[in-house]
Amino acid sequence: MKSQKDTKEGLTASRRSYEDACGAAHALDLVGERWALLVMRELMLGPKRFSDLRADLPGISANVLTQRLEGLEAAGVLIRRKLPPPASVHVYELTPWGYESEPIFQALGRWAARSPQHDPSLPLSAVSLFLSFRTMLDPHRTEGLDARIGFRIGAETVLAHLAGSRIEVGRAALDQADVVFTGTAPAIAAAVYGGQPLGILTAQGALSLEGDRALAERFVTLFPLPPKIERTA
Amino acid sequence: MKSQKDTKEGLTASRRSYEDACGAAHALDLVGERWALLVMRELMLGPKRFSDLRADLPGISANVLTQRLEGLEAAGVLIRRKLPPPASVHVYELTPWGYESEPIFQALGRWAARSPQHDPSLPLSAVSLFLSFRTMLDPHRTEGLDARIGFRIGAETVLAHLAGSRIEVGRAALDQADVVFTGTAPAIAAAVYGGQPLGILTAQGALSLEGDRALAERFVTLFPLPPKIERTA
DNA sequence: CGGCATCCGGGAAGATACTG
DNA sequence: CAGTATCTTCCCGGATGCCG
Repeated sequence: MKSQKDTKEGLTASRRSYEDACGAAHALDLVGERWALLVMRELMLGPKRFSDLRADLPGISANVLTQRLEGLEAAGVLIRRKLPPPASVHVYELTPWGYESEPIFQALGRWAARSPQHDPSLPLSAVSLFLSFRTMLDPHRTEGLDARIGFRIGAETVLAHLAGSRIEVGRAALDQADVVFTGTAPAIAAAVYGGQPLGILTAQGALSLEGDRALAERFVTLFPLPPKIERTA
Repeated sequence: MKSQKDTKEGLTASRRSYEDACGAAHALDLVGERWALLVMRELMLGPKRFSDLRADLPGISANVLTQRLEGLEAAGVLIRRKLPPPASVHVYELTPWGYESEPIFQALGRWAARSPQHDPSLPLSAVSLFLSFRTMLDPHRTEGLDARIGFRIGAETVLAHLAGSRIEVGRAALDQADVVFTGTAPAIAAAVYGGQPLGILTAQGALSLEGDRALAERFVTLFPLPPKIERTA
């Protein structure tokens, strides 16, 4: 039985499957293993390198990350690609279908936000923060708003464009930003979700502003959290 | 260290966590273990007994089911309850918050439906079938429709009420049904999603109709599948 | 240095048998 | 019927080491 390595011809036939025609069950066959969805989450704003993924997913080990990347590539969720010269490094990038998985993260996040056990003081990656903006924006609160909010988190710059009760978020230069937040992802999250006053030194590190401060003050009110569930005694 | 069983005071503190403030990550801490989401799926149409869950989740073993039920109860997703006499049996029932997880299944199912590897010929539970109706209904195809479709799958009877481009699905008596499908869940799925003609004996078993046959013919056209992704060579 | 293979310990999942 | 006990198998996570 199983005389040789059965991971031979890329078939991955040995992987445990639920053997269930239900779409959700098949999704779990594809991305239900530990870390798989979080790897995808980290790629939702664009390609990343192996070491970036490791850095942004504290706790994942190199061999598990390798396995997940292989599995997700075999599933058609992402591709491994070599950037053209002069960069010439390998990056992992979601396929168009991989990008279509965002509603999964939104549904999971919206649901878990009501959990009484949710601890917002844990570490938070930059990608998580920006995806949460797409998820939690309250369209009713953006009346007549057309603004560009920039974010600088470490070496990464991201622009959020609010217009017509919608928000677009993506990596971009910050030239056109009306206001720019600079700080760590947890510090920005504390301002948006924790009601932490702007420009205060928090335990999550400093948060600084350049530009239209009134716009920043309004921005942090656009993402209301759902009420926690009451204890089911 | 760990002198005694550390699963003592219901804390379950030993469970692996992603230690991530992201809502989706916390959701995976709660329901990311193998089988957890499928157990929840099976309860989405109402409470079930332990042995019903085992029967509807072929492949799960008794001890894993026990662990998941304990974990989900500790998380506040479901409760274990004793039906009043004369039934006096234990059932597991989602909490109101547990029922709110349905968008997760819809997002997972919609996304995985486009997977090239999805095999619709696998076994399918009755609950999966009815949840798929809620997920896949095309509101544009229900113009001027107000109809009650009944389903009899084994001992279970379920009524789907189509009205105003919406569908409600739940366990109910079939007295008011305009048409009733009787058969196995895979047989009904073959008619709705596989384009299998009605009233034909298929490999999935017989499917029989009572009532408004024309309505049944229309019903099976209301749930279009999304196009499969093209191979990313 | 980035990416991946290998080895190992611990723990979760799976199968089977057994008990109240 | 509703689980528990036990055993085996496999996955996860950490460390090390190879190789471009």
